[in-house]
Amino acid sequence: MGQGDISRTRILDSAAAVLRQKGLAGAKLSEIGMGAGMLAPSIYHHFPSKDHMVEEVMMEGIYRNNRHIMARVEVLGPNAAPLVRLRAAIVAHVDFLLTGDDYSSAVARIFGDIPDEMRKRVLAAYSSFDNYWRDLIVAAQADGSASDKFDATVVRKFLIAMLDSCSSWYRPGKLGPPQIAEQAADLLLHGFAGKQP
Amino acid sequence: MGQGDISRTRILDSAAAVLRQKGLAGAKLSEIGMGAGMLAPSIYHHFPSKDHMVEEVMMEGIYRNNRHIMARVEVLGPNAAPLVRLRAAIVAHVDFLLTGDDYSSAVARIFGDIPDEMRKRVLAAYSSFDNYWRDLIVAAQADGSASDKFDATVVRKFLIAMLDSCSSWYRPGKLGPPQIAEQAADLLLHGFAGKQP
DNA sequence: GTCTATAATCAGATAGAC
DNA sequence: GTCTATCTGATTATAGAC
Repeated sequence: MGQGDISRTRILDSAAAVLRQKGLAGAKLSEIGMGAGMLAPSIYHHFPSKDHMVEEVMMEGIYRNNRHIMARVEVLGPNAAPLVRLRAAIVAHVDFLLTGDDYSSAVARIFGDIPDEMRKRVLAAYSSFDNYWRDLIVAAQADGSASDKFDATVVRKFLIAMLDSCSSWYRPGKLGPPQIAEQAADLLLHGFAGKQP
Repeated sequence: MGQGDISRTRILDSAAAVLRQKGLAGAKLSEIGMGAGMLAPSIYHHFPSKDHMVEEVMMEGIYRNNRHIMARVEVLGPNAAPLVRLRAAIVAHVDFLLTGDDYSSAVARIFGDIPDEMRKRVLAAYSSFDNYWRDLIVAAQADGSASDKFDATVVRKFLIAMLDSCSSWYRPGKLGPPQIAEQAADLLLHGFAGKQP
């Protein structure tokens, strides 16, 4: 990155924060500019349109989330059990959302509202992420440690939707991000009715 | 209902369908009117504003979903085990969303985007629904059939987010609504790693 | 690189004929 | 009860000064 990218980054940071909180239609350029210390028209010196800016937030959010989760899984080493890897991914995902990454939370929030053309491109970038989850799920089934009566796609959709939701309802309280993350993993892997130690 | 309510109902039906598919900002009065066989301004003969109309869709969606789930749980009789009741609620919720109720799907879709004032009122109507889920969850824990290491509120949030998501990703295929509903119940109650018969 | 205008667009809402 | 025509307001986007 060059030296002229500081305000550009400030705009993206502000956009991610506003998009996360207000959604796509609710994110006004004036508010995004305000958060970056400038007025709305100045944004156009750095981005050709709101859509271009939003798309960059989406791509960055996917990239960050992807990288964070993979790092937390791969640190376990190549011989870790599939279920252990899957649990690490679940915990990492929740933890990342709740520890305040605006970009990945913005992705979860506005994904359903972006224009079709943009969605195609975002979806393409998202596919590697999606495949990573699919592999974690399928590996656990192949390994015999997870029931193969579940459809892997259905599990993935339910799992991601459940995890993504937490940034919209979580408020700091008696349970912190690590506890929420553990509950998510226990719930998904062993179930509400399960009796674990 | 009086006899003049037919077009009013057609408008609400159309609004629910468009809101479900396009979200709040994407739902134009022109498209909603089109679906009801009239042009946009004619809607104002039946509703004072778009917000009033949207709010009525939300309330109706909550009411329908609530009634449907309660009916499917209460038919089990007062002596059914808490876990059986909870499972019935989960299955009923997914089934209802996927079998095509536009109103309840619209609620799940646009809830995060409605204005604050409206959300307060919608949330008040939603509370009885929320309490019903909470009671199902707490009863299973009190009964000993579900682990009390879970925070009941966290479980409820995760559970509802997971179930609500299905209307956004489900497409008819080899798995129908009943199968998806069963997988949701198995996943939530026994977990992905659980070995059930 | 940011500002002060200002244009262009679009959707919600209103007025009044039929 | 629905239409055509129009108004209003908000928001994205542009022009051009500094």
